[in-house]
Amino acid sequence: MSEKEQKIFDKCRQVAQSCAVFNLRKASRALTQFYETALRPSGLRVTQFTLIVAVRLFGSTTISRLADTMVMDRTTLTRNLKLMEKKGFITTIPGEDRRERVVVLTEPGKESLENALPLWEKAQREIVDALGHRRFDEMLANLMATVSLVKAP
Amino acid sequence: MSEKEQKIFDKCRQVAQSCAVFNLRKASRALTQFYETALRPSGLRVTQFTLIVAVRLFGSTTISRLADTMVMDRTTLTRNLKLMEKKGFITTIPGEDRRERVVVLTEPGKESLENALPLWEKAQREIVDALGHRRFDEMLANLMATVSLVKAP
DNA sequence: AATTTTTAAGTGTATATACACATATTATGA
DNA sequence: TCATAATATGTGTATATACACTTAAAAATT
Repeated sequence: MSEKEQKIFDKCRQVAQSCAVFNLRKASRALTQFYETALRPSGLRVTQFTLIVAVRLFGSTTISRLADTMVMDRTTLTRNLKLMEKKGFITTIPGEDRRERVVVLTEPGKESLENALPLWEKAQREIVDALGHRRFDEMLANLMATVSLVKAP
Repeated sequence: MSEKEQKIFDKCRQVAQSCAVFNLRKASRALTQFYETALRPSGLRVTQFTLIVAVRLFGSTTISRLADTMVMDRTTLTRNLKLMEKKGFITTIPGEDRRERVVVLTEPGKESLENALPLWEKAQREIVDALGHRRFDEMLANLMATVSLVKAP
């Protein structure tokens, strides 16, 4: 290997070992699969579960506000909600401001949430126990810091 | 709110505040956008960049092995590679074992990697500096622990 | 050697994600 | 008030992701 090629190879090692987005995405894939499996009996996907939770917490809210909360592109949210509407978990109604659409949980949506919560708790407990509470809280804090850091500007 | 509804509401708060997959996916979305923007001039998407890095490190390798390394579903990798082949970054050739396909970097692929590396370095430095080295390393370790934890079984 | 099992990869389908652009409605300013 | 700017949302397109199922080839078993 030439000196230049060696340099590039070393940089690649650095990427694999320390790249934030590489490791974060990898962990995201792994953990998503774990929670997807856990939530499957409820009929909710991870994304749908978290969206329902968010709507339950904030109450009926507009798409843009929900997207901002989820740190999700607005158009991504539109597509996700469309699917959830088709499945009957939510509906959207026009707001007072006629440009807005307000997201509302349906009864089936609330029921699915109720079914999913114990499944989530079990999965969550497994992860927390395996990682250790201290480590888990540490990671959570770091993830939140990362989000606000990138979201800030 | 009934007592039961209050209980569900409290659980939802718990999910928002502490759910591993919720916070991990949120951070993943945020950080992905940051790195996508940084890498854009190179013509590589984040996924493509990390895949090229992996192939550069491991040398030509099969799809299954690469998928395992990336903690990525094999069929996901197939689709990602198809795209990268169309764009000319890689090719695949049959292995000695005729069931296997071996992934090989092309010259344009290597060039794109070379262009992307300084862009990655800049983005990475920004994140590490903003989070602080100690915090960053801590997060990295925790992410890796999470991956091996979920991957183990 | 022939049959069965295992392994490597691809396809059909569904969901998740976001950028560029278009449309409709509200707010602002001349 | 009317024209313009700002805001909220939707659509077209491209990429990322994985499950269920299929196909082809190698390995194991009888």
